[in-house]
Amino acid sequence: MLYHYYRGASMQQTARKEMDERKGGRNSQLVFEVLAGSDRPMTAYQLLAVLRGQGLKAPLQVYRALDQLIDEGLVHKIESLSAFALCTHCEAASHEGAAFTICVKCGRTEEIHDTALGRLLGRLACKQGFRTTSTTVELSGVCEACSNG
Amino acid sequence: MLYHYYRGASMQQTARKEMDERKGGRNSQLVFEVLAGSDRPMTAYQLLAVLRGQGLKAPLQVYRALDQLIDEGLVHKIESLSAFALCTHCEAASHEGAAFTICVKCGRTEEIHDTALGRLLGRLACKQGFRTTSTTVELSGVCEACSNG
DNA sequence: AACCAGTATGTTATGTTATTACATTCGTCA
DNA sequence: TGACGAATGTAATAACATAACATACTGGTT
Repeated sequence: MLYHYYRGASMQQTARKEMDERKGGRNSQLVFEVLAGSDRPMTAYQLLAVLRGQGLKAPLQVYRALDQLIDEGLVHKIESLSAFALCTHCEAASHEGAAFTICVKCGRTEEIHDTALGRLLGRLACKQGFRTTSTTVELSGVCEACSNG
Repeated sequence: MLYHYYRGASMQQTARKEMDERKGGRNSQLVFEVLAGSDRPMTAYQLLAVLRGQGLKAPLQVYRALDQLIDEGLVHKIESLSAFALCTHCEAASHEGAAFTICVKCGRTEEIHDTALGRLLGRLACKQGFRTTSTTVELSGVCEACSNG
């Protein structure tokens, strides 16, 4: 089931630029390209299904590639979907303040970057002496297009 | 593997009060009690392992109980752990503005409730015409106790 | 009581997501 | 060359979640 692969060919320019210049492994490149050609997040197994054509055979190859891309800040995991999406704010120094809207109708996500959010979460953590290393902010609901349609 | 069951017997009073008065099914009661006796979130299968002693046999029994408790607002799912924790802010009218800190060392979580956070997320969603139905805010890092220890 | 419809629960099987463990290859540097 | 560590390949399995169907309990109606 490839779902909606290639339906949204628009490329996230910032991540694309990063990727052209990077020297990651072949599998990371492949995973990146597939995510870039998708208009919504994909699960590791959806990626694998597509990439069997390019010789990939096992989930671990995909998970390792995703780990690398996440480490490099090129990909985000959407926890509530167990799925992965390109980062659309790669120019940002950090990913603090990153958030996602997730439409339960169409499955599309949008990444938001808001410095006030980053600061607020930082303050809240600080209040209880917590040292944050990563944040997950996900809003489930209905996107504008699906509300109107 | 029961992990840390019963190590933290302190009960979240607000949720406890709600539970004493509710008329849910037996399985929901059991799941609630086990979560109440745990000092950290538990996965569905950890709950099942404990509850086999009370006659539960299948994951679905636990998942259904959890779904009910979540619907009632007594339990939260921690997405990034695939685990479940009692709500410690049951008195709050809504769960907008709820957030969790998750210590990667000790596995404990703390629930935070902050109205400014709820408002900010509402504004961010609004900006892109998104109608939010539920929010997930999770901070991974190191808690104060583990930082000092 | 007998019946029915609707809801909740039990049980088996299966689907989906993620990792462990170990083998192999590849690059680098003495 | 050979020794080392890092990256990659492969198989097996663990961990998380749901589908599909059976059974039992509920309250209302005749």
